[in-house]
Amino acid sequence: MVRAPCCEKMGLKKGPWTQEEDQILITFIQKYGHENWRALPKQAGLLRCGKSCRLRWTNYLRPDIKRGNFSEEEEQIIIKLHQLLGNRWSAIASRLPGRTDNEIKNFWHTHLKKRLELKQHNDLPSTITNVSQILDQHIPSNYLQDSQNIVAYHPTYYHDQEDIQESNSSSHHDTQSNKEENMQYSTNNEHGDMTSFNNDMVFWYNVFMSSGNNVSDEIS
DNA sequence: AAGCCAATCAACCGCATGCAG
DNA sequence: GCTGCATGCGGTTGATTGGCT
Repeated sequence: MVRAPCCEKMGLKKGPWTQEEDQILITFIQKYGHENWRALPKQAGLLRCGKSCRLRWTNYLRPDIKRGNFSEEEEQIIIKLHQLLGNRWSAIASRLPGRTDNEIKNFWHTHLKKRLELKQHNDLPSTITNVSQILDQHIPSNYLQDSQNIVAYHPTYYHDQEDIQESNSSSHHDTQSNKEENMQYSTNNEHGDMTSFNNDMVFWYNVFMSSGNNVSDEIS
């Protein structure tokens, strides 16, 4: 397959966005939405490629972006989810409302990774370092056969019995990507309400904290 | 005040995946 | 089933900033 050239070398701007470009992008998306990123810059009159516009919007301009420092709770969630999911930043970001995958990735590499490495260096064997240990303690073992079932245990995953039945008969659980989809569905509340977000936060927070092993102690 | 260096983070690149034709 | 386009994702880069000498 021949890849479409990114940011066709002809005359498209690269590098930092100006305030004016930001304003054009915001105004356009507010007015027309972003159904087609590739066509958007042309329609909006921006000399950028669609990819660049999408990135700028999702990582910086979106109105629901939460700027500023990560709270201790957020740090702990990131650490534990990283243990569970690895470098799947978008999956981690979907559990942290207002945070982007890019932001979390940067935060991981600049703060948490170092701290954890340092901690590992001086590791105490008595501490729980594997999230599966924590989950084992607090979630029935039959839920832990794979990550999909962890989601099934999640309080906001199924809204009612109908959902459960539908899910049981669904072939959607066959592939890893579908599992990921389901995990995202469980907590990605972009179109949901803050109560669900809070439930998500409370769920993970409780799992982690009820382990009796304060991560902040581990990594500080 | 100037230069150097490390940390930070916005942005880019290229691969993977989904989907329509 | 195959092809090609659009988008998502994770790794990486490079400009900027702040601290130190």
